[in-house]
Amino acid sequence: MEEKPDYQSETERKIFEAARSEFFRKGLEGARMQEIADKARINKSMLHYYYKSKDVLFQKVYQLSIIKVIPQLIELLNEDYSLEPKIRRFVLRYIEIIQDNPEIPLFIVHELNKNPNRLKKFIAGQVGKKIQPFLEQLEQARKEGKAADMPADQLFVNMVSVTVFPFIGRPIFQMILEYDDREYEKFIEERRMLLPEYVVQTILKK
Amino acid sequence: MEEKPDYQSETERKIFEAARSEFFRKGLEGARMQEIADKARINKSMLHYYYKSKDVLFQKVYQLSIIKVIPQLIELLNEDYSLEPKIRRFVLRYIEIIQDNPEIPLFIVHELNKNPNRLKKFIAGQVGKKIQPFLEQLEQARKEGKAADMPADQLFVNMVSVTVFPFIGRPIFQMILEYDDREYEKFIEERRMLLPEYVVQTILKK
DNA sequence: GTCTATATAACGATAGAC
DNA sequence: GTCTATCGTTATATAGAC
Repeated sequence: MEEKPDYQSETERKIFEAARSEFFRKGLEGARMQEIADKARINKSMLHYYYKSKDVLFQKVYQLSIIKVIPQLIELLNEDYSLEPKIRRFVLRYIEIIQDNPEIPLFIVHELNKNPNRLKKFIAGQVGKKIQPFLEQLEQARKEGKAADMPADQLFVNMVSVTVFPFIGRPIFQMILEYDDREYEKFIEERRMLLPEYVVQTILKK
Repeated sequence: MEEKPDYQSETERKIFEAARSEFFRKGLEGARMQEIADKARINKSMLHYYYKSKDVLFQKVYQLSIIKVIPQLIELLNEDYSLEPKIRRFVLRYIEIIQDNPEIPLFIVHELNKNPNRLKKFIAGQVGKKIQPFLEQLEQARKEGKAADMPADQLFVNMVSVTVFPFIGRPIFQMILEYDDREYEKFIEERRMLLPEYVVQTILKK
């Protein structure tokens, strides 16, 4: 699952890093091959030497981005824990994963919105229904009066929303709350400490 | 605040609608003037007659989109209600606002990510610190033991996240939960009914 | 106001020397 | 593998007739 793209050369790595940075920020159409080359400090022709076309380069970035965040989400919910530690662990670990790759969620969601089919090619089936056990676990707890009185899918979406959206909506939150970069990072740090317990308490009745 | 862009002609309106649709779906760089013209069923030259350039057209769409969702967020939190009905009302009304404009949040967040300065020109100052009274209201309740033990800004972000993210993350949620379009709309409908009460209960101790 | 035709610029991609 | 020079396409934008 770690799927390091084992570059064949340093140049190839530099290109990929530069491309990722540009695609994350500007999307497929917004990114410019020239800027990727500049950022990688190589000649523009090299891009086509190592990666045949812009589209190929993009696909690599896109695929690797998805692998970094989607399967982990599933795995964390399929671990062999009871509900409470599982939820606590999910929130904590997933915040940390996104902290390491804060631009990925917006990147994925934007590209997915433009082209919902691209993802299906190499993900669908592997992911869908894999969280079913977790949802059933939640639904069971609800029947026993141990979880909030809300369908499991709704609770799942709540849980993911409070975990991921603060990263996607960062520019807006920063503006509304008038936080500079340093303040917002402190805010996220605090969040990582407090949110797991909060989510457990809002989903499970103790 | 309603700021209807009072079109001077039907053609101008058709252009704007088509442009909005294209920009929402594909972003500034992804959208094509030709496609906007096709969708509006007019000649491509007309675009430049009514709106000087692609960029001008985009700015209009962008500005109007922000006006539709940001000030309302502030206003709903500045109404003269006590905390509980205010929160309940915010979640319900804001879901409804986004339901009417489901593409706007992702559009704003993506464009803002590319260019964080664009927004500041006509929003900053008008928005920042305007939710301060609400945050203080929350913090006060917390001191009285009536709110969850989490800083007000964190609770605010939680509230907005569970309200907005289900629209932005729709493609991913649909894939993971294996819902088709009809099913996801039912999911949102259910959410609109249940979420206000849920958010109140997770933020306020009763 | 609306059309056709065209100018102009930008970008991705390739050829070919080294 | 790396460079320079250039091609071919596409997109925005404009000129000018009606």
